[in-house]
Amino acid sequence: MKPRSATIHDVARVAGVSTASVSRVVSGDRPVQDETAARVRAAIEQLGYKANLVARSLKTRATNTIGIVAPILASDFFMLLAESMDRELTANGYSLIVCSSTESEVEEAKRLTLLSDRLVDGIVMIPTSDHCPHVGAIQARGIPVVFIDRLALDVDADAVLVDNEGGAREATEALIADGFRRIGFLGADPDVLTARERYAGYRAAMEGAGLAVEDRFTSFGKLDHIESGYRAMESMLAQPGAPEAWFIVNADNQIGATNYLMTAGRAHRGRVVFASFDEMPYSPLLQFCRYSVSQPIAEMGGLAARILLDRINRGGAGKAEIARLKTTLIRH
Amino acid sequence: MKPRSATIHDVARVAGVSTASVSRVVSGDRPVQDETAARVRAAIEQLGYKANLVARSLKTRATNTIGIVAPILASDFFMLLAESMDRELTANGYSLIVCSSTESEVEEAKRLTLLSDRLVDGIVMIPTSDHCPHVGAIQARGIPVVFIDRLALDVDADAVLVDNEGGAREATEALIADGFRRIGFLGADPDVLTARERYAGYRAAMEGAGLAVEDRFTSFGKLDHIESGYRAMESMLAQPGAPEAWFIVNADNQIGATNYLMTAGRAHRGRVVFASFDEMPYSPLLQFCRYSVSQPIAEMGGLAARILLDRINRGGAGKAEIARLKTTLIRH
DNA sequence: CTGTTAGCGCCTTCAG
DNA sequence: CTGAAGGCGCTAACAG
Repeated sequence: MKPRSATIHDVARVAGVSTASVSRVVSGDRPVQDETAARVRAAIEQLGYKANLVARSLKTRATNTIGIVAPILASDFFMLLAESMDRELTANGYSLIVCSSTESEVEEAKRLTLLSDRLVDGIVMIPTSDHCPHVGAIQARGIPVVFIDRLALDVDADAVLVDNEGGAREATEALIADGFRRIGFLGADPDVLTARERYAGYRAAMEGAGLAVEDRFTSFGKLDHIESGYRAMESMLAQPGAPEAWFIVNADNQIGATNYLMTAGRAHRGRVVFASFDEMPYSPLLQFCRYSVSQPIAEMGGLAARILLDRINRGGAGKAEIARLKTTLIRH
Repeated sequence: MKPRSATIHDVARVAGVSTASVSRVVSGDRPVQDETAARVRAAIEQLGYKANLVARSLKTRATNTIGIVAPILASDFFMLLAESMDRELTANGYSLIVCSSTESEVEEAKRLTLLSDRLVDGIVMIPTSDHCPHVGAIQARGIPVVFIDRLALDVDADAVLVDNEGGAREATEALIADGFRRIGFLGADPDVLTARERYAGYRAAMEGAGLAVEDRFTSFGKLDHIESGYRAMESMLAQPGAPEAWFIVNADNQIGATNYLMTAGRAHRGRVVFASFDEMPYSPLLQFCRYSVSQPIAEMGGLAARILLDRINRGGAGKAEIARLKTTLIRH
């Protein structure tokens, strides 16, 4: 059942050379005479030899493995990210280990140490909150970390973010240009910098147009929960004099809010308009959403992967770099 | 930059014991005297010792790692699967390596050999097509493989599927009960067993009610492409006498079809009704879709993980088992 | 260009 | 219950 496969020794014996020569042929590092190389290759073929990557890793101290940890795997944002990272990493001989922090700082810490125990060569993470005290220990172990989508304030590391403030401002301004004077904000999660930046962009647009931000119509809640968007929309629309136009912080909250309007809140339909962060394949199909702010998710993943590989190759040197990518406003 | 961390030798020296004792304390396998154990633990604490998992794997021939390969990572189905597998695997000390086969049999073969070269302890896969000749080689290397969602015909392996035929039949019957006499089928991908089974269920419902299956209104296309659903809907509705009711093979095709009706095909709105496989968070928000067939995706992932771990623990013995989970019909 | 020789860090008999 | 010793499969000096 467990066929112990051929080793480099077997190949060396069959080819009548030393293990070092076999290793050289396999890795292609150093020059080997054509004829011996041919003998080695023949032996490899004959025995069906495959290098044992675990043994190699033990020796080289590199696993060619990258870890990624995110609050939730089952989100549109994460899966597009995973896809683009997979593409970039596979092309460079790396594999991707995924972990969910299940939105818990404790679990997040566990996953990070698990990954570093596995000796991954680098880590990409979407932090659960603004504070990641445990990341320092990972970096101290010599494993580079790149943040994506969100930033931890207490850590010095590379990051790939988007211009959250600019994107939110642009979308809010579009609503204003359409004639809306009163606009609410849905999903101002105070624990996540990304949400705070989007809120700041919304405020900037409102104030720039001389419009009032009504605290009654700013809802707080969890960023990654559909349920949260549903509840927020429900309670805000229950208030007298609720606005018609809303800026929504992300796709999950938009799904929740839309869901409310399609079911229990259907009485409010017909006079509600959204602008929302995140453009997804199904975005054009949702009602109410006039504008969405599209993030270049694939670029973000590719860039994060490249930054990480770069840092790995440079041995971790160089100071942290924060990339801000532009968003695109889409009108439906 | 690369702080070579403490090894089992360092711990042994500090604690004044042998490396064997340290190993025993760490693994908890064999009994160790309380006092020496305490000294070892103190030394571990002091040095911040972490076992090198790569070295352990080399010795034990187990990496505590599971690979998963799917045609596309960026799909709701895959991500829900990954999430549930991650949950089950993490609880058992395993990590998940993800790979995309990018819907290509050639790439699929590459990913499989990559995973087996990495000495993963098991593999879960959604095959790209019905034929996976390369899987046999993986199994021959002693690595168990579990199929999920789709089956490869030429391989003997465990599989976790749903009752595709029953689910499709039930949904089609619901449309019939609503009074529709003519129902089209969207997305009969001939290369994938899962799609063929859904088509068979649709046919069974139609024939059971004495209704005609009109080949003109059965569309073929790729299962995982939104674009495919769009094109199919477009060309079918362009034909004279197109039916009002449609069964759609999965979520991606439904998004595509809906998209067509929201844009270029808006003239056809108002007299089109769908029943579709797959229930997603945004499903209740899509128009036209009256019924959806919900798959127990989380259960599928958890079950696949458990079957795999089971087989790993049993050393691969036992004959292949195919699980068929029930679907649930949802009315919107 | 090629072979010999040490380990990488850990587990695991086998003696004591 | 504990220590000594060998080896998992590979790479990287170092000699030749």
